Formats: sequence, structure tokens, C-alpha cells
Amino acid sequence: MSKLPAIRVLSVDDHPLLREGVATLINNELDMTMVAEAASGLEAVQGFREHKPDVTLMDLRLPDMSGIDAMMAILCEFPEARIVMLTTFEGDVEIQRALAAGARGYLLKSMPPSELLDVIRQVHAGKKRIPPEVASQLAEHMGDELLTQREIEVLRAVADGNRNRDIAEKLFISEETVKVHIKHIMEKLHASDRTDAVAIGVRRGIIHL
Amino acid sequence: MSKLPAIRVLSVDDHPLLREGVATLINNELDMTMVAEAASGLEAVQGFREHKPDVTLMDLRLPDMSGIDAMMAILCEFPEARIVMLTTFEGDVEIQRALAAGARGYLLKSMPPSELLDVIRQVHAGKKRIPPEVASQLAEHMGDELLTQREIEVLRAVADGNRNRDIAEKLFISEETVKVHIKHIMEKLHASDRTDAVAIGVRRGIIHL
DNA sequence: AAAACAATCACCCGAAAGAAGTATTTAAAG
DNA sequence: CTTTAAATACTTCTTTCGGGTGATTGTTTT
Repeated sequence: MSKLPAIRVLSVDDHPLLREGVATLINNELDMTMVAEAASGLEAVQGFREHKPDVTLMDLRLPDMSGIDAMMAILCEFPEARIVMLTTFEGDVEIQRALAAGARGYLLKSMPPSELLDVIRQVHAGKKRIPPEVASQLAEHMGDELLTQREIEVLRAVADGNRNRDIAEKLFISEETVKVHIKHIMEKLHASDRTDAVAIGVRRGIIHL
Repeated sequence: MSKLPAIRVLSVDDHPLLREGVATLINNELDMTMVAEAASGLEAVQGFREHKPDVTLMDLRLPDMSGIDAMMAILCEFPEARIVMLTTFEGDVEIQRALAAGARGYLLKSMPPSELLDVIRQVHAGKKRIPPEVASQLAEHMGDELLTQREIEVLRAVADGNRNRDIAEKLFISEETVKVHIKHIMEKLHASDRTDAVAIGVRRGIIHL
């Protein structure tokens, strides 16, 4: 076997069983070793500081913060960090945000382990890797206009079951302005009404219930 | 160590990494052994027929069918099968359905592995075990009236962005009847409007987007 | 048999939502 | 400096929604 230093991996996920699976898989490879695990965003940042792993596997939803936020926190301190998102599918917007924020790869937990090992090696070698399943989801909504921050706020309020009048009060704007925002939201998401807009927003990972 | 025959376990989950984690955990215990894995409902049924495991760990969402349906298929053939749901949280209705359909336990993937081992041993010994986190979720909606099948159909149609008139056409009923159904749905779910009803329905696992 | 529930339909009515157009202000980008 | 985009606000008009009341039919449970 090779005498090269092994690829040092950090796994961040709030499911202990999944971390165990990743650890077993990694440690069975001769050229990789698991150096630390983390179950939350905070632990992830601390673990990275302590171990400086070559590759970090990061879940999207963590108990304390989003995996993207945790990744950004790490990249802020260590811009050369190589982070791969490893998650169940969450909608094209999450993928887009993760990649825009500096993720080097995006894997689904349903993919075969060989794919994971492959991506780890590729990313360690300095490449980016987005599997075709993920890429096609991304391509699906390529031309689509993104919602503005304000529109997302309004959509969240709609998802919470608020009437336009209530939304207006909460956001300190007129009810007419709320209507305009919702009109734009429905156009951008190709939704037939506010309920459809919420459903699409959830499916695409723009908002969460 | 003991000479007792080991508890034979089948793991059903479409995430290979999680199966690997479960397998590692189980096989590290002296009194347990993993006899088979399955990535779909069909594989689960076939795997059960072939190996007759003492305890089956079943995920809720599988590629081909719901984990509950897979469980019911197994219980139909082998009524004495001991099946534990192992899943991310999906809402109280799924828990209720799983237990009503004959699950002997209900675990969350975020729970510590020791909890999993404990539940496997308890269930193997013929007991049922619902951890307090799950039980409290269940208790949250104890008195609540359940939606009827028709109401769920209507709620699904609402979630798809249909107007009352469209729902009426699709279900071959009058728009007035649709209104009555939606009124009942909103009452039962304590929703402020149809959008809220969809949001609550998704959170509680009554419908899926 | 009686009571309870589920599903169906009807009519009325006010409140809310959505469509379309116009317009002002501010901030960012060219 | 001009153009563009975002957020704001208003008016008008039409459609849809949701509340209330009441009624019929069939099924299930007691």
C-alpha cells in the first residue's frame, strides 16, 4: 500500500448512526482516516479548528444552525477549507446556496458509498464535484428569477397562515404592498395562488415549515 | 461471553451510509448480528422471507413504498414479526399510523446509538418501546380529531394549488361540498386558512409535498 | 331503533385575495 | 449621470374564499 499521508476527514451530522456509517466507510479505505466528528454547527467549527481536516462532510440541517452557516463560519476562518455537503435532497435553492457559499461538492445520502469516496478524493485533489442527479436538479431552475429577501419574508409569513393585513402589520408596510410582493412571488415561482407558492417554496428549499 | 443465540437484525433504509452505521453498531454487540439489509420496501419483504430476522429496523420513506406499507406487508405474512421504525421525525400522524399498524417501537435517527440497542433488546424480549421524545409528540395531539380519507384527498388537492372549483371537478363533487370539506379540515387542524391547513398537514405528516 | 358520523348539495353574504395599472423613492450598477 | 431594480403605496375591478344555516342520504355504532 501507498505511504502517502491519508486524507483526514471530519464528519458533521446530527445523526450518530450516519456518522458511524461514514466513519466505518472512511476508515476501511487505506488512503483516508476519520479525524473527528461533530453533531452540531458549533462542534463543527471547533472540530475544524482543532483538527484542520483535509475534507469536511457537512449535513445541511443541524440542531443549532444551518450547515451552510456552519460552512461559512469555517470558510471565514479557513478560506482554503474543502467542504462537501452530504444531505438528503432539500431543493435546488439549498444546493445553489451551498455552492455559492463555497461548497466543493454536494452529495445525497441515498447515493452509493463509492460515490462518496470518489468525491472525497476528487475534492481533496482540489476539484469540485457535483453528481449528475444534483446538477440536473440545479439545471431545472436555471433561468428562474430568485426571490428577494423581502419576498422571502412575506412568503414565510404567508406559510404561517397570516392574512395580508396581518403580514402588513408585522412588516410595517401597507396591505397593498403585501399584495404586490405576493403577486411577484407567485409570478417567480409560477404558482397559481398563495397556497401553491408556499408548497413550491418548501419543495425548492426557499422556506421551511 | 454468553452462548445465547444472537439477536438477528434486518435493516431497511435507502441510505447506504446509515445502514452501514447500523450494521457496524449491531455487529459490535456480542448479542446481536446483522443478517440482511434492504434499500426498498420490496427488498425488505424479500429479505424478511429469506432470513426471518428477530428484529427489523424500518425507515419511513423508501423509494418504492412507505415504510409503513412495507411493514404491513411483512406483518401480513408474518404476524409475529417484530418491527421497529427508525426514521427522522415525520409528524405525529406517521407515528400514530406506524404504531397502529403494529410497530413495536419508534426511534429517531438523531437518538444516541445506545438507545437503539436498548430498544432492539427490549423489543426482542417481546416488549414495546416508545422513547419519551416520541411519546410526547404523540400526546401533543391526543384529543385531536383525525381527518377522513376524503378530507385528506381534498387537502392534497389544496396543497397542489387547486381552486375549490378545480377540486370539485377532479373529485366529481360540487364546489359547495369542497367548501364544507375545507371548513372541516381547517377546524380539525386549527388552521386559520387553507394555506395554514396545508402547512399544518405537512408538519404533522398528514400530507407530503 | 336511535344516534352519530360521513359525504353530499344549496343559498346567502361579507371578507379576503388576486389582477392590472400607475407612480414615487431609494439604492445599486452601468 | 443615467438606467435598472426593489420596495413602497394607491385605485379599481373580479374572483375566490370562508362563515353560517339547513337538508338529504347512507353507514356504522350503540
